[in-house]
Amino acid sequence: MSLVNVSEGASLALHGMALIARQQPQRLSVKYLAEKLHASQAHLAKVFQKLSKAKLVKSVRGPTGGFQLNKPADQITFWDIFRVIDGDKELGGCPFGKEYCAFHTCIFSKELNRISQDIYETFNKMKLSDFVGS
Amino acid sequence: MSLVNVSEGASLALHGMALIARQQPQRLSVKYLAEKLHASQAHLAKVFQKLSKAKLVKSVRGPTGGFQLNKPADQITFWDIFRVIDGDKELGGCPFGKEYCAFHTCIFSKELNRISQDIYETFNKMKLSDFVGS
DNA sequence: TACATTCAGGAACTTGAATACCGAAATAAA
DNA sequence: TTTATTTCGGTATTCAAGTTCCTGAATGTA
Repeated sequence: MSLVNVSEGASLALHGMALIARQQPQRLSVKYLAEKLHASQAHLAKVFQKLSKAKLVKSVRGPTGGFQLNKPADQITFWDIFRVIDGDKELGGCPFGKEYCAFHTCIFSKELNRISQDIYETFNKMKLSDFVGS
Repeated sequence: MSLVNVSEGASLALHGMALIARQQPQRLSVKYLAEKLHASQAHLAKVFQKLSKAKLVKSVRGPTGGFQLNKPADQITFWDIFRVIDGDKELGGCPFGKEYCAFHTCIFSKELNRISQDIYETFNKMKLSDFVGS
């Protein structure tokens, strides 16, 4: 796994959303997306339920149904998607979420928080519209 | 949790090693370290077993026993310790460890791998001797 | 209307990493 | 030699993410 904390679910969300963005304005079904991504249909369905509740996508039931973007692709960032699935991450404070520390001045937070900030800014800069041609 | 992937075990290893470095040349017991770090004695013991096998520390049994550094503190980096505990991380390639991808040119690896490289370099730059005064 | 397709969502199961437990072995000190 | 202390290492447990299963609800098509 990577040094950056991105869950399987978040990966599915990001890739799935990018596929939908690429096919706009057509909507895509979970079944199609799962095949395309070589992923579990059940898991992908759960992920898109969350994205739907977060209003990032709109769901349409029945034949010819599926999911479509709820906003223009250039108004949805990597971070918007990521936070819906792996949403409990903290940027500042103790990198390990501890109350007590044996050190007076934290030996890790300075560098780790710099990197966390970098990750946030990078994710926040990447828009779905950037992936349309990929 | 932080955006950077550091397990509880790796955190214990890093903090424990820093404490030992600070007390050199005295060796410290798991019991003492666990109290100092408000951590599980059992887990800390496991972590130090691994560090011991990796020759980063030397173990001494019996009363007055404990763990001590096996090399000078300025020759042990954050990365040396980290990789022993969370050692299966990959820097290049697919950030999600996938074989197949629905995109011709990976939409994520460029930025994520840049950040992973940054994390590696940062960890590799931090030496135990840097924490002695903390 | 009847039917096939698709999303919604609860619940149970699986799996692997992380964490905890416990008896054994080593050793310093009394 | 006995006792207390400490690491060693196998095993067991816990926990959360991922997965599967199932029933229900919406909706286009014949």
